[in-house]
Amino acid sequence: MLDLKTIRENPDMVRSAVASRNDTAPIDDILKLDVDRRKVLSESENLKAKRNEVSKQIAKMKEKPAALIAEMREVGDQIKAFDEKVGQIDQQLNDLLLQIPNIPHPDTPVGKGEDDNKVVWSWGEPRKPDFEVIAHWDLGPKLDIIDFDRGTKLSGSRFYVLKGLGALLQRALTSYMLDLHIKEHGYTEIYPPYLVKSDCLYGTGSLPKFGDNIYHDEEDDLWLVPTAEVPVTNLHRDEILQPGMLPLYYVSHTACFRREKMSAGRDTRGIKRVHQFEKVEMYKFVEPEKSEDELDRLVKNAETICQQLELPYRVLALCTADISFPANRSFDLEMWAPGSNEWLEVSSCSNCGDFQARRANIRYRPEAGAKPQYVHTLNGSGLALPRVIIAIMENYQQEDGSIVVPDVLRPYMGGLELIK
RNA sequence: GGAGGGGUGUCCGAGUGGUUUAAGGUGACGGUCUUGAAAACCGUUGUUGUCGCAAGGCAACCGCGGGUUCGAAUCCCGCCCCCUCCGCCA
Repeated sequence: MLDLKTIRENPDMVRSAVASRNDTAPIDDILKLDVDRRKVLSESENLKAKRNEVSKQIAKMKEKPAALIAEMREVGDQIKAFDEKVGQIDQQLNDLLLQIPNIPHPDTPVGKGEDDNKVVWSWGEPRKPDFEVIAHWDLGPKLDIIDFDRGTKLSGSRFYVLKGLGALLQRALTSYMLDLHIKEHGYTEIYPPYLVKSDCLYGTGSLPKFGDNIYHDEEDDLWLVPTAEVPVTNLHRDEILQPGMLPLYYVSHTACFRREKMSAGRDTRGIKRVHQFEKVEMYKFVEPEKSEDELDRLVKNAETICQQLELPYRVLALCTADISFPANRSFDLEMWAPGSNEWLEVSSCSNCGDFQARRANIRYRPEAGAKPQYVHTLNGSGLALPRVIIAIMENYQQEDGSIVVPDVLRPYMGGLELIK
């Protein structure tokens, strides 16, 4: 959420920032509501000050004056009417503010769509085998490590079953990634609830605009997490973090659930875009002036995984039209999949500035006695699993269709060297 | 799911309609004293909104939301969370 003061003082800056994201914001409506709100609020507050004063006088009187009390009853009714009006305006204002995306960082390239994302650097040479690489959706069933038919039987399209060494590969990847981030990168592991209240999704910016893509339980009004970012952000919702507590680095491995309604019909084959997948998510709460450096380190942490897995990748600076709603700047990591013949997004690392902190009311005290300030939050996948599994199946594939197990994963797979 | 108890500021804790502008303690910060520290003593110390160039004023906040009243931490109604016991259960 943007600061109302920012909109009040720089409406044109906000307007053009939102436009650069191919989005629109009802700035004029907000400005009008803001003026109305303060007008009605001061009417109410003046009357309350009067009521407080008179009530204090009445308290001291032995004889309670009926006429004065009747007059104050009238004042009370007026206050109630003004407060109702303020409540309505607050609600309208809040509804509008929640729909405005974050303002892009000046270094975010301006663009109109994903074609305007900039490749900023890359690592490793994509392998060019002299045989035809089998796409993972064909190889998975052949090796009996992914069962698409039975996944569909159980739960419908975009569901799958990992079996035997496929399931083991996923488990090995998770453990390996968690261990690296915990032991080498200084993150603390979090195991959060997979079902959360609406408040949590408003906090990250997933609601109100993206509810269509999230599974919702009507009976208890709980939502299945689309990413660990949601529960982890809200760990410190409505808190003031004490001096010395920042930075906080968390890493969380969860299942992620997405309805994929907005991408209906896209990527229907394989495990690239599915309703349920595993992800290891890195998350940081930091001081505002550190967040830009922290974003660089977050990207590096994700890259380390790719490098140790020896999977070639490229890094994209997302353009204004493509960064996510709460982000001011994002870098994506993409691995080349020679069987599927496309780049796979395996990580998205974003700086959200104080956007989520303001929505979720997460503040910190720079030093004892100092005024609380909003923290900055960052999130980045480290990494998203099904796509890394695809990359391994297609990059480590041999001519006979067997898959060489990356070195770093072997200790997690009982020393296994080959999936065949 | 049933019965009972509870939720007050950084924390502990008093407070059942009006000198409560939330007692007292604790923590933190500043000062006096001291070679330095501790102790003692004195002072300061919540959040948000709003008005104001500022100094500062005003308003709201005692789990959350309503209600009663001239006036609510206090009374009434609904909800949430925690604790104890019972039931059920991976």
